Amino acid sequence: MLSKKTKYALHALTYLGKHRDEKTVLIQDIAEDHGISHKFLENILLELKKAGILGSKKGKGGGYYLIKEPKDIPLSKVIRLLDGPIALLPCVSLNYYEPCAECKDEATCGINKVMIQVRDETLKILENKTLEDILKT
Amino acid sequence: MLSKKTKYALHALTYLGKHRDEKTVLIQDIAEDHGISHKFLENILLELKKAGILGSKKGKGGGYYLIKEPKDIPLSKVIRLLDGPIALLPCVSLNYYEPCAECKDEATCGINKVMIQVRDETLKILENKTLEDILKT
DNA sequence: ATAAACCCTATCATTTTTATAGACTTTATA
DNA sequence: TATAAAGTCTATAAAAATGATAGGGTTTAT
Repeated sequence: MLSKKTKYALHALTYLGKHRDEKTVLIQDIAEDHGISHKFLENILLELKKAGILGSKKGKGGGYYLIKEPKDIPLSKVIRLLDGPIALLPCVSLNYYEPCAECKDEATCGINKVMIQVRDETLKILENKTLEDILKT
Repeated sequence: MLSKKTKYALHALTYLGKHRDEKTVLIQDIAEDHGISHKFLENILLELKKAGILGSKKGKGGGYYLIKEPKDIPLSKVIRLLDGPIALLPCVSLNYYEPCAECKDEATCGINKVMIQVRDETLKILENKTLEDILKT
């Protein structure tokens, strides 16, 4: 399951996607619209900004806005950013690799082999579904 | 990522699959082979038993054994049992459905729609990969 | 009778996630 | 140029989930 962080991020991105005609959107507006804590959402939007997905404008009249096309924001990117690895095991993660303590030899581990396949097929899904898919339904 | 519980379960199932010639296998042997806590593993094997995946024999000379064919033990079953939902959001879970608090209307929520698609495609993968795939590599 | 081995429930420790707090900086505008 | 609005940043606290341990109970081969 996705963490609330990622879930909130998706709601925020959706909201921003639906308000692309406006220059900026307030954290407060998104938070209120979904009943999310303003301060919690603040941290999330900041992370999305640092990742190059959102832009922001400070000061009075400021706010957040999408800096990328919805079609260029795949679910995989959002999930990795806020939840970490997409792989089911650390020993098959592309971005967060770590060996598994209970595995004696990765090279001959059947679990490892199968999980690599699962990872690749899962990535195909999550890289192809984008914010655009969420917006167009 | 999978919890350690699920990861250990997969290792235990793999071990049991490799020792199908023996009548029973001791918890202790599996635990030692992978450096897992005996007691923790005990709980896991018990759950696998209650789920109808393993059988056991009590008393001296007892132990655990696979009660199903490896090809009939899909990853989806093991993951659901020990980790819970495969869906990324509670509002699209087939087995553990719950509404999402921050979603005003599921029927018109684009996130919901896309996550249903992700769930279905993910299930296709996890229902088709079985213990057999792990054993044969 | 005894020892081996699984069965069951409760509890504790650790880690991760979720949420909050508050001071700081930037900027529009009256 | 003072003020209020709005994002930035770091720290910490609260809650939940996960991982691990403990110990007594029951079954069974010998």
